[in-house]
Amino acid sequence: MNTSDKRQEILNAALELIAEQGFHGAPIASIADQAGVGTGTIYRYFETKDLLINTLFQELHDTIQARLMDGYDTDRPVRERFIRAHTALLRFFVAHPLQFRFHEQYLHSPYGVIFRRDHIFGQGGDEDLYRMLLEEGRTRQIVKDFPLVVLFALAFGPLLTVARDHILGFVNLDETLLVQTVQACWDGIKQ
Amino acid sequence: MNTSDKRQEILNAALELIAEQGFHGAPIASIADQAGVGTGTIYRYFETKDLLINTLFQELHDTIQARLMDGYDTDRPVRERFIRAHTALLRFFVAHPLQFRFHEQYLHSPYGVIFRRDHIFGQGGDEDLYRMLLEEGRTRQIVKDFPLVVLFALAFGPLLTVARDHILGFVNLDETLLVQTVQACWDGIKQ
Amino acid sequence: MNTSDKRQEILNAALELIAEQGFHGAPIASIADQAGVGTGTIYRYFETKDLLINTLFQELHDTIQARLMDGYDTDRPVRERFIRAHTALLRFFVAHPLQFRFHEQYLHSPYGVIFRRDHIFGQGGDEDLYRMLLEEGRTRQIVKDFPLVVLFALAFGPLLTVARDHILGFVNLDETLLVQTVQACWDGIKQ
Amino acid sequence: MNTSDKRQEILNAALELIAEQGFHGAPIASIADQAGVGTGTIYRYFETKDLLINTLFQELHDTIQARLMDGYDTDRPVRERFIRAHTALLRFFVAHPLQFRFHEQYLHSPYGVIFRRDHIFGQGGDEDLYRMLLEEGRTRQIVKDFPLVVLFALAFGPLLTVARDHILGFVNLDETLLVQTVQACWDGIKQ
DNA sequence: CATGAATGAGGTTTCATTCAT
DNA sequence: TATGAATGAAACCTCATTCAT
Repeated sequence: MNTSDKRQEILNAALELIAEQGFHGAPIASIADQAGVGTGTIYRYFETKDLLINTLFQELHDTIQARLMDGYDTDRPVRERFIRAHTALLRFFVAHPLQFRFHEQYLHSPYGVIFRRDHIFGQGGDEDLYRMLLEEGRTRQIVKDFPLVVLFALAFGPLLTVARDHILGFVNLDETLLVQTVQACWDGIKQ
Repeated sequence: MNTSDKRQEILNAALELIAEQGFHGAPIASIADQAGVGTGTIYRYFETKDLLINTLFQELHDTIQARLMDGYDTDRPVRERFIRAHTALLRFFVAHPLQFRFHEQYLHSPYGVIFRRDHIFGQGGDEDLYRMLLEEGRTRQIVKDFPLVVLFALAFGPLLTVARDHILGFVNLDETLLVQTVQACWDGIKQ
Repeated sequence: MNTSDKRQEILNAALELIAEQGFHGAPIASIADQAGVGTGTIYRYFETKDLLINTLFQELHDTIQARLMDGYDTDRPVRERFIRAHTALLRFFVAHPLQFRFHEQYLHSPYGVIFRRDHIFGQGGDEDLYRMLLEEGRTRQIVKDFPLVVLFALAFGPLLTVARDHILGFVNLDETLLVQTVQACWDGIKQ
Repeated sequence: MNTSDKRQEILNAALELIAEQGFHGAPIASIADQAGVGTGTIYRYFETKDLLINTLFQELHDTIQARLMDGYDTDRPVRERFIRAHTALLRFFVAHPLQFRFHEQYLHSPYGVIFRRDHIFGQGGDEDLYRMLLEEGRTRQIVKDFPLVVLFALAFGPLLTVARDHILGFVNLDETLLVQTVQACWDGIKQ
């Protein structure tokens, strides 16, 4: 196992444990066990446990952003772009339950508040596909004339909630229902 | 301070600390300090810390349910009842930021998974206003023909997300915007 | 329940709990519950928990001594007196398992060391039937010419061990076996 | 100090504290101090405090058993074998007062009840020298025709009591007296 | 006299982090 | 570079004792 593999094993182990057992169920010793490395080794890759967790989230966030950009085409209508991105996002979460569970717990913990604050008030800018999309839609009077933060809430709130309930086994989100759900998200924000 | 006051002080202290600092920021010693009681006293009212937290959530949940039932009138149209309940709920959270922050963290932690599972698969029954409302709307073809769990997600996802962002100061939810947001939630579920 | 009853209830409760669960299983709160009194009440009868336990032992010891003196007749031969007292003692323990279990735990704990030291080096004197009996037997060359402490050990060691094993259900000490056991104790000390 | 040393230091510290002050006088913090290690270190070697104490007893028990087997020769007469083993055992306790005090407290606490139950009703088998010895003696009608448990009581009761009184300084067990005491134990069980 | 709510010191155990190897 | 034994602060919880009622 080379250096880069080890780093990835550690991140995977943390992801799995936090996803399945929450932050309380993921002490460094367990992460090390799960990753197949010594506890001390983790500190060669991450200065503190907090930094490990923040890195894990950041990389997951970047992965998702990249996934959304894939095939994104500014020439298509706003609605089509939204549906396409949102469908991809929901499919990603359905296909990656551990990533979703971690993402959820992180965002709703005090860690997440800091992340969101930085994200919303940071320059953020063009790197955020949804921001562009929704601002454009609002300008063109295709989506509601609400503050961006509210549009985000209307778009993501249902999506993340449905993803969670599917992953927890509370509902079975087959292809049909998945598409209908995304459509319903659009219904919430459209003019 | 009489017995009942002390119990309430402890619940309030736990609520405040967890809301503001997360579960990690609320050790028993801090809760006791904040409540102005000895650590041992907490255990006279709650067998374990887990039980304290679960009780706190349960009582909050009951309070909210009661609030929603207030003025509920089954003779009014489904849409009107939904708007009224959802407005009351959003107003409650906006007016009670600590309660909201606690509620959120609880629901997205492993505690919450258990609560939700019991709630969804338990008989639940009449005590749940939204369940009745949405089932009736679905039967009358006023709301979408989706599984109940998905309808819940469409209704609550945006609401809770907006509430959170308002409380964190990411958006200012004035009366107008609040009403518009509730309306948008309806847009998501309506046929 | 009058004052004297209450005191006795407390002693009984302590006896039962310590006998069945050891010192660790007998917090003041449990003793109070078992006795049907308030925790504070215990401190009206006994200054400290240690004093309660020491009193309990002392009263048990006195009861046993009195029991042994009953029918004791210095005119009978040493052997007969020994057999009679030892039989009575073993019967007492067999009939009072809680008393025995408490007695045993007390004597083998640090409490017991102090009691024994006081007892052996104290004036003790005439009040102790066995002391008189064994000293007389030794003088008359009926029992072995050993220090008194060793004679005590030879006489009581087997008796208490057998009583314990009977009470724990490791052997069934019927009347025949009981008498034979006492005889065997005599075999150990006789000249 | 290597790993194995540290484990032994912890066991020694627990032995000493419990022997001298009883179970109440041996909190983990004191054991750690006495052993010269951090409190957390103890938990690297023993999962719980109970396990530490049980291990301590078990290792002591094994040591004693091994000691008794040393030089044991089934070709010698029963009486000679008994005297030899019992003398070795008494010498061991006299020479190891801490071990004895711990052994005694353990056996007479609720821990000991469990140990004895397992020991008596377990297969026990050949590993137990005394069991073989006494059963053989009983078959050959050299020792009394009593249940094994009673024979054990007659053999060990006096021995352990004498050892205790010697260690507490209530009697001085010199070589002569020691041998005489063992002889008296035999008198108790012999036909 | 009797009570039991309140207390906080002290118990066991966990865990993020360090450091000698 | 990698390790994991060692650490002690801090977590949760218990319990002997006090004291206002």
